[in-house]
Amino acid sequence: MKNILFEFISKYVSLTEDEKNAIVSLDIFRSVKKGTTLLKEGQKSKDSYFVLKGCIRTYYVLDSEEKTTAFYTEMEALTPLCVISKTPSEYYISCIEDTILTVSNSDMGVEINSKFPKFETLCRILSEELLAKQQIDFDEFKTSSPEQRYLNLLQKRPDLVQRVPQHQLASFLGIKPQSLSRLRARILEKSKE
Amino acid sequence: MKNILFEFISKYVSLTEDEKNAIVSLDIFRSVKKGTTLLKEGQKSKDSYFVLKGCIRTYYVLDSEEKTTAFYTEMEALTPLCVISKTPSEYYISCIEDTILTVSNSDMGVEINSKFPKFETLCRILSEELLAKQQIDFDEFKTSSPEQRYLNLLQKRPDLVQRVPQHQLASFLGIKPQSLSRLRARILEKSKE
DNA sequence: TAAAATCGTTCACTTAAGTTAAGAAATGAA
DNA sequence: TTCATTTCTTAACTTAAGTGAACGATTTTA
Repeated sequence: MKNILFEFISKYVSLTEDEKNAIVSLDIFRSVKKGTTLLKEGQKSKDSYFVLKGCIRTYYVLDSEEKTTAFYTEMEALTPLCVISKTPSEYYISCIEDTILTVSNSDMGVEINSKFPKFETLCRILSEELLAKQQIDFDEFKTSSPEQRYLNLLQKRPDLVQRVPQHQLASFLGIKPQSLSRLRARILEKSKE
Repeated sequence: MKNILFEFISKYVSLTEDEKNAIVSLDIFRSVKKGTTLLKEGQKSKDSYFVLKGCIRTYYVLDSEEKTTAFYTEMEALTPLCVISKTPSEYYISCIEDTILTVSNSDMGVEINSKFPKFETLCRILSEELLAKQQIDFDEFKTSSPEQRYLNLLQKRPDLVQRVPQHQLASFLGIKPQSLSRLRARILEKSKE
């Protein structure tokens, strides 16, 4: 389980044994049951997450309706908006599968950064990469229809379509569950011709 | 014109006269005519922009159709995706008004960072702020209808609705120009009742 | 300045998403 | 295991966006 994390980090910076031990001693690994809510609307938090195994999702509740905005699976990091903006969260974060993740407090970040400047580099690279990825996702979302978005998702994250409840997937695609059902039937019909 | 830039920077870090002079000596100020294209699809570039006066937009050309994804006006910074990813650009950037901006090369960034570590801090803060802003924009886009998006834009950036051509605004909202016209007529009709 | 191109709006028609409702299937809890 | 709840799908109907075309207004440019 630790190895998954170190394997991920090694893609960006190389760590010494000392540094690895320092991370392990922080005791950041958590095992969380399906359905657990990690963050609620209105709460303040300084915790960032990194998913080692499983799946978590972020969602707003607007007009007592859930609006799913993102899913995070293996090897994906999530720093909630409220951690950056230092304001109460406007959305929820919860586990849709039994999940193993690391929880790192932003205070902890400061401490470890002073000991190992390498982590600052790691964080900068990750944040730049995330910004780029998010911009691409946004552009793709804007420039395509719900059907195109679904087909795109099938290409890029086929696992999500399997492991995530349909109504959450629909919301993520910006449509209602009924529309997703219909849309899928339509695609199936087309492929038969 | 320099003052606009320094006023902006002073919100995040305070600069000495030496540091200000260092920036001025970089000769980064540019005056650009309406219609000028700053970056084309397929081009490589290391240039980031900061708008002092005027308006620039980013857009893709898909199926020979322009898809506008963003507008940048006074006091807004834009680092193109291709600068981060170091790949040819997939979109265009052009001026929709006569514009005064700063152009800063990412190599220049390295040079100035080594002389004035303060700039690294400035960049980190700006990039974090941008990430948060972009996430909020994305979430709002996903969770609302074209009509809600338009009304939201009227609230948040009323200047855009005035200064930007309608067909570019429509594309930015994720719809066709005809739909924007209709949607506006619909809103006007409702407000009469 | 005149001709050409672009732009914004309106209209009629088509297509797809929202809504409401109902029933089957899967899931969870007692 | 059974009962209750949630989830997924289908259907009929409503609403809104896409499409193609037309027309006047504005802007460009030759």
